[in-house]
Amino acid sequence: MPSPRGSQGKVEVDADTPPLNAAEERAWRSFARAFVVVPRVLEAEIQAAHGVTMTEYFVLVNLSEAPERQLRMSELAGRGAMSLSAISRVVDGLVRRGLVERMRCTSDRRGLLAVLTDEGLACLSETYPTHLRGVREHVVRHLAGLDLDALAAAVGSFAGGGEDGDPEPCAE
Amino acid sequence: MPSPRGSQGKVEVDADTPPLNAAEERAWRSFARAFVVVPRVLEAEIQAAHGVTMTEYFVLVNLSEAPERQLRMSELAGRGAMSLSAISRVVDGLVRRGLVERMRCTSDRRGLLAVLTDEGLACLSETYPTHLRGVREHVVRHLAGLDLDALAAAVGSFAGGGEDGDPEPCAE
DNA sequence: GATAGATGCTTGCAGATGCAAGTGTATACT
DNA sequence: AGTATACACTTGCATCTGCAAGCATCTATC
Repeated sequence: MPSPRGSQGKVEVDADTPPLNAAEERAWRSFARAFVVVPRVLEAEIQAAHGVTMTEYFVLVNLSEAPERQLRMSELAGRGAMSLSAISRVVDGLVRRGLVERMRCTSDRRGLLAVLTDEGLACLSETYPTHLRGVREHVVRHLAGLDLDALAAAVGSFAGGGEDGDPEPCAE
Repeated sequence: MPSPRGSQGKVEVDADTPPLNAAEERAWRSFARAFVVVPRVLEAEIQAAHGVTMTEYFVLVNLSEAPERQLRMSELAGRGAMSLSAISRVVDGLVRRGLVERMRCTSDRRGLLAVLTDEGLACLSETYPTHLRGVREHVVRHLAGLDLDALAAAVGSFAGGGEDGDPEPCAE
């Protein structure tokens, strides 16, 4: 969000944290707006087209890419930077619709595996084009001409990101 | 979010919407994660330090920059890309705490103005350094070496953005 | 000037999410 | 072994948000 200019007031600033300069301010404001708008737009599109929320789509995609099409709940939560409780309920919904099944993890019986069913994969196949189109249209298209690798490295390191990579999917 | 690879299945793709190439994929994934993580981190920081949510902060900042430190509810909603109902309730909370006052708009008596009080400005002044530090630390710092203007233009045009800008910079 | 429709905002309601507490299982320590 | 602690996940609760309905006010048309 923008920094206050305080039309009537004055604003204290840490000596070691100078305000954003004009270019930084513009960049930050554009990001701030994107943070709000992009997720909402993409969500609305796949929701309208396939009745799937962004979070559900995220779960389906990650399962489809995992070995055996299965992942631990905590692994899903970590990848999505979501809480376990949110993932738990999202998987509930997907299980109710037959897109995912829950299986106890044999190596650690505290754990549960979410397993993508054939129906889940079919659903994903229908939803993917919509999402891809949205991502291209609303995001990737606008990055033309920029150094994508430098950008990915920069944005990927926002907020301490970068430790996630592709850890062990808990091969049962 | 990532695109599915479908470890066992096949995925239909629109002829006119090619999948993301490797660099695009990396860039998109980094953005997707940032969309989730950055707002949450910044929110947690100012929430912990000042008991103010991101949305509340956004309202305070925008009011502080507006002429007369006042704005219409719909104007606030538009700038934040939020619904009127959300803004309405956020302003409720700020009014309860004495940071903002509601005033009927004299020119259109359907409308309400949210007016920043001196307490509100004081609160903003306390909160601003925390937010600034967060923005620098979690976002702006990582953009060093990139072309900020090109980046701002690109990100600012995500999801059809770009019509907002700063209609009136309101530098009174 | 009266009536119909548009507009600005608030409120009821449902869905999503995080936190904290609860349950069951694994691991460490004695 | 036996107990204590840590961990994986689920569930209750509070909060935030958007949508749709409702109310008040403005505007256009007759």
